[in-house]
Amino acid sequence: MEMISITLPDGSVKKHEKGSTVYDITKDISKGLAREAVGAVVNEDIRGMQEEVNEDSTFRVVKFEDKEGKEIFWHTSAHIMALAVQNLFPDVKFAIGPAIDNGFYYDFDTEHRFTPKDLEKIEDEMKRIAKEAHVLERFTMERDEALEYFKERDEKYKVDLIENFPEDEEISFYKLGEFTDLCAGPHLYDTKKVKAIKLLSIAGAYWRGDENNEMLQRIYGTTYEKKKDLEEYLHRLEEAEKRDHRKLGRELDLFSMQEEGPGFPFFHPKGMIVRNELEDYWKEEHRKRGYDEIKTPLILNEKLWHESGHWDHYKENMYLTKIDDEDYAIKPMNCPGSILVYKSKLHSYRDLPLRWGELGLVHRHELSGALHGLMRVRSFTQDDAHLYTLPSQIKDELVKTIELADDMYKVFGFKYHIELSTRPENSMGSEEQWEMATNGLIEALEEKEIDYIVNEGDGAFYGPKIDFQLEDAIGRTWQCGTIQLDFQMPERFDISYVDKDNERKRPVMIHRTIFGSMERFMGILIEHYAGKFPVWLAPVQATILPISDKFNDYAYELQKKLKDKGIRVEVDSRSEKVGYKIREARLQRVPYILVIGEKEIENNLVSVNKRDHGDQGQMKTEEFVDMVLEEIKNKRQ
RNA sequence: GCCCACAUAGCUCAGUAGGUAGAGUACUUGCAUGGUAAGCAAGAGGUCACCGGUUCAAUUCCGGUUGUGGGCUCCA
Repeated sequence: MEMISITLPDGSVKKHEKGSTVYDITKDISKGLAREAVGAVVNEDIRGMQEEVNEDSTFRVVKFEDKEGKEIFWHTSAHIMALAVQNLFPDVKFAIGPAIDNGFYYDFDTEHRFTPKDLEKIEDEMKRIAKEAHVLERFTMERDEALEYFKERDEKYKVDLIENFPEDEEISFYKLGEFTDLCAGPHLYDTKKVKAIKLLSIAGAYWRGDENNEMLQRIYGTTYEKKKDLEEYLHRLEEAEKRDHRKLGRELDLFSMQEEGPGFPFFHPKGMIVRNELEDYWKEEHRKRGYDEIKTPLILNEKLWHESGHWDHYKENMYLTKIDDEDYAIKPMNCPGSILVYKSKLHSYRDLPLRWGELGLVHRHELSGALHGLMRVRSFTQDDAHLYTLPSQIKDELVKTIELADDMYKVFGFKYHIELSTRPENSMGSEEQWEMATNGLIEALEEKEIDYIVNEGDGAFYGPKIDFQLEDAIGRTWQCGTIQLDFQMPERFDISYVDKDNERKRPVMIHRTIFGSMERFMGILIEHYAGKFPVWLAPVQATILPISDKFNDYAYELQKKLKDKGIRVEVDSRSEKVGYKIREARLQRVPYILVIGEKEIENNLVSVNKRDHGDQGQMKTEEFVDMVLEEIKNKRQ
């Protein structure tokens, strides 16, 4: 192992493995010194003044602002937390403690149950440690030696980790005060840069993420170089909470969850307006692109689910029932229903591709702990469609579907990323079929020149898939659209078309959704807009506020007039001052507020107050109508 | 399902060292009739999630159930 020495301003020499990253080497040319500070890959000795140091020759400076810099910073923070926990709770055993998107966590195993009070104590201890500016020391051991080291200390998780490392690898350690951890690094040079510390929550987590393993206690936290940055981050979290779809769903009276139906959402009148607008848009867009629509039953005979493979692969998630002593199941997916429609008659190759959409209500028994507002429910409507294609049409249809998804997301201004999921362990079909299907998806993605992440083993049991991941208010991503290529169902159900040569052949099936589910999509949409729906989706598009009771009659006349034009209008005729009513309408995120009094009535005017823009002055009623209708037509905002 | 926490008025929350509860807001009524983010007053509203236990007495303490929140696992 080649070591590099860095001579620090005080003359002390620090050794690093060649190519390893140390956090922050900055050159202070004014003092003629190179000193070790924030994050660098070291490739040659640095001593005193090293002005010629640059990207290729010696080191790369990594700053907190860089992704890599944050990782290093938070990784060291995790070690600081571990040391603090060790100081306060000496019996603790350590699992793993990585950096994550907005901070870090460490998994601990201890009899003691951490409480929020403990978090404060740990936080204080961390601050103390950080201030002491401990230097992190890296060293290595042979595998056997390392195993012995952790066995002696009864650190079974570390032992487990090392045992799963490749045989001949040398094991690296980082020592921070009294805490020595198995760790690949890199780390900060010392702890003094960690100035702002906040521990956020305690959670359970399985060792190695496997539910058959023991449950550890995980502490999440985040740290920054400056107090101000931490405060900003916490402020952002608070702001995000304000747009939580569960909170807005209640405040805007869109939907509710009831104890009587955990995971089964109730849609209120206003929520139904949004939902129906979305569905209308969906239907229109699909009609344009050559889709037809079908509707299949919610409850179907159990035999069907045996045939489809759901019984073997999905039974735990299915709700079962009995009719006339026969076993039935409530559908968890729409595909078997669609296939029965396909099978109801003979198809010619000339008919393909068939594109059948179905807004299909499915029920799935999700684990109680997994439920989350509208994002994860037990009954939801998929904006499903099944395409029956000739093998030669697959790629073209996949490309068209990707385009459809992209076009529709654009209307809402969504950013998304795509993930490709490959064959899972418990799945049907031959290796060859899976390879063909997976390659089909990859080809389509490559044709569109789209970047994607690969999730090995995450596909559906009948085929690989690409997923469209959309973000919620706090950056959690949710799978919405999905495109799944399926060679299995057609075979299982023995569906066919009659080809040119009069032979019966097997079509290929594409399962796909764009919104994913109406429920989840609405949840994301509420957070995306923070409740401020664009006019075409807004449950109430305008509220009429008469200045005094005297003008109520006129207000209702005006409401009727606007309603007849197709605008969703409410009248706030309560005996309150304008200011009060404006406030209410603002809180409801109504796009347009129309104030009317004597002046407006006399001249057929409305005083328009626009959401986020305030008082717009007066305009002719007809002018207002045209403006709103135009905005509805254009959808995009 | 697992770990931890929580559950009081429609909503947001206070409270009771064990003696059946309170604010703000929303709601109803009355006064006020108003010009761009909260007028004034009164009234109504609660088996303190549910089931057990301890106790003379439980919303409060203990156990369980259900639900919710944050994670883990799983997923549209």
